Amino acid sequence: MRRKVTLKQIARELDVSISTVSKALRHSKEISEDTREKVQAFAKLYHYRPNNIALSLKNRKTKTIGIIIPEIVHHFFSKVIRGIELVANNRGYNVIVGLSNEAFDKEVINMEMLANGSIDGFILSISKQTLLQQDYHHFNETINQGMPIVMFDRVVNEINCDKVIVDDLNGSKRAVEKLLSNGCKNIAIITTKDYVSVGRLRTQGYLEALEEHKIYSKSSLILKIDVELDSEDHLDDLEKEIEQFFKNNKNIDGIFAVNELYAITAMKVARKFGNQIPDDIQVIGFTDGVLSKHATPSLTTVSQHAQDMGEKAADLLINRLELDIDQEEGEEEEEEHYQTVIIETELIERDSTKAL
Amino acid sequence: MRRKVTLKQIARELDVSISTVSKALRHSKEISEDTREKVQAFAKLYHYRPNNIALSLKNRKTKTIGIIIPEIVHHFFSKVIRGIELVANNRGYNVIVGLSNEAFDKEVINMEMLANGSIDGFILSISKQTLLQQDYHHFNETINQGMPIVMFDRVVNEINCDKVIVDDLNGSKRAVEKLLSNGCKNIAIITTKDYVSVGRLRTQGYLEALEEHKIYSKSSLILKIDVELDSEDHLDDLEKEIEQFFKNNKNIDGIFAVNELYAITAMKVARKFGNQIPDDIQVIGFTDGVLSKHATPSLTTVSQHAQDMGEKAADLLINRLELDIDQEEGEEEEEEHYQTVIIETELIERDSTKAL
DNA sequence: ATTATTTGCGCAAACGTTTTCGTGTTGAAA
DNA sequence: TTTCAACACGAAAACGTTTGCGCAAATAAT
Repeated sequence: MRRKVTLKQIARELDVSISTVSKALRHSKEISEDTREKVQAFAKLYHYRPNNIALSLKNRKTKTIGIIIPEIVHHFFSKVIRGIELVANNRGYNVIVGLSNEAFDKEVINMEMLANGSIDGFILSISKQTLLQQDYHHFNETINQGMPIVMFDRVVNEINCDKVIVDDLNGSKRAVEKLLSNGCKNIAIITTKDYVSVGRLRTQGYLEALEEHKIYSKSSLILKIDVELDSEDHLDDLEKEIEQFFKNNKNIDGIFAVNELYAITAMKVARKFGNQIPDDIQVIGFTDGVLSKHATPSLTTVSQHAQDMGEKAADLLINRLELDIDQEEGEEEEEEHYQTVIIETELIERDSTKAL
Repeated sequence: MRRKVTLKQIARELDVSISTVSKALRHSKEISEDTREKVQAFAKLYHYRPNNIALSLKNRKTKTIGIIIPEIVHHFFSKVIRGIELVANNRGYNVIVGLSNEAFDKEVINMEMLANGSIDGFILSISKQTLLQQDYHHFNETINQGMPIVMFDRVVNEINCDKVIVDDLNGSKRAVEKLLSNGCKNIAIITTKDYVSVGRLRTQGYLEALEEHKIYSKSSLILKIDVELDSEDHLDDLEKEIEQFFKNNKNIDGIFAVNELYAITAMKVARKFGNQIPDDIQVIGFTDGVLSKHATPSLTTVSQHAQDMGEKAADLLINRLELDIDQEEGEEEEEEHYQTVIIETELIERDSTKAL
């Protein structure tokens, strides 16, 4: 086992100085062609590669992006990561992943662990608990220390940073409009409580669609699920809640669900109550995951283009990182301007809605 | 924006030396209580945190684990990552993720990028292309440089390292035995080509189960899918191939599929041919993903305990890393002994098989 | 032959830590 | 008073790089 070779070792071996080796390897024309070739040959032979950590320390940047997400076993988030990793890699960055498990504390700990030099910037999506507590000090502190953050999907206005969001409102609106134009008269929505920003926006899209079609929304047709029931462990409870919802609303002929799980479960319950999909009830979900594609019937859904989101977020972050370099001397930061990129959604029509 | 404060800055501010500050913060009793308190107060006030990069350089370890997987948008792999992240975090490590996209080159590049000091060890699952080419030099080189590797799921005997694998053979065997004891007479298998080690093993389990029950396996009942068709983009081709398979084998009454996608698609095709599941055909899959749970009918499947695999892999790696520390001076590595941990599978019975 | 210029290389600082060793000051023991 | 240990702190090296600068030798110009 020969350990990684360093400049110092090459220098000693070839009886030159460390700086000479370094310069020779970086093709400095300060070094004679003779020594240059000798050094390069030796380096190649022993597979010399500069030590990243030493470089990071010297350059005061790590070429690494920190990702903090609430959950990784989730089609949406893993697709976002894939997008991030794709552009990060292409632009010479690595990606380090922290999971908050939807918990405030783990989010904070994870960020603190990474913010001490391990990474150059964050891409993150806020945990539900953080959204609930509305405690965002850790984000602000990170930003104040000069470490840029890009938030995606679950964002919050209070924080000043670049953001990438999905057009939740219009995506939902068009989904509901689709149900309307498909002839639905009693459209229900299964959504989350309002403190989940995306849930709130999707509910709003639902309401706006109805309003523009001069339809009074009925609160009985709006089911707001507690996030506690989201996890795979509480499938039964979720199902029961939706069953009760169906019992209370016998005349539902269209359902808009703000995520895949709600949609799939709703279809299941609807069938249990003897409804045919899409004949009796049409269903549209949100998030284009595996479930939607492979469900029976396959689910019409609002695709979020998760991978695009990841790619965009990574581009935003890296652009800012490399921009910071150029104007490093500028000291007085000339009023940084943050942007919010909106990723358009797309309605993917499948078999849970009628083909007209 | 106040940048991160360093020991040097605290030292200058308090008019003491850097070493004094460092010692004071680490509660060295070499420093007077007076100075200690002064320094600590100042440090707390300015949120001093030691710079990870500097520490990494000094300690020659990064407390970071590199994960290289073929794909992240995949229930199995994301669950493994979750397991790794869980124990890594608990033991004070971070995880950095690289994606090979099943390609040899990206696997190599990713590993080289990380092996130069960024991480202390690898946890990885080999890409299909690498398995096909059987070129494992990059693994051996990494190991030779003293960087430990733990492989999971897709492993290969040629490499000397710790491994975590699923009991593919017995898992499959029991699945097929279940079909047999449920009365199936003509059990088909939908599997991958043999160079995918897990596919080969699962096929072998299928064959052994039949053999032990004195049933002759028929090659016509074995469908080996080309991995090219695995991606979501080739769903149609996959479906067509399975359709053809059904046409050639009208009497199938049981199907064992080596992954979720194959199983789901088989169920779809079976239904298309007018079969009832589980009455006419019973189906068992492999991998307990979201699809299995939410399919209609829900799919009986062999669970791999992916998260356990991740946890175990992380424990193996970190144990080795921290063991290396203790015997660092031992220089002569006393014949390292690598272990292969086998994670037992579990048959999760759902509605695609008959309940006896 | 003397001066000026180029060439080739090494020194040292810097990034932010930790830690060993040395040293000046104090108080107590001789 | 002298001697010595305890105390409180600083200097410096080390981890592996890059890079500006200085300096000697070799070459060129005068």
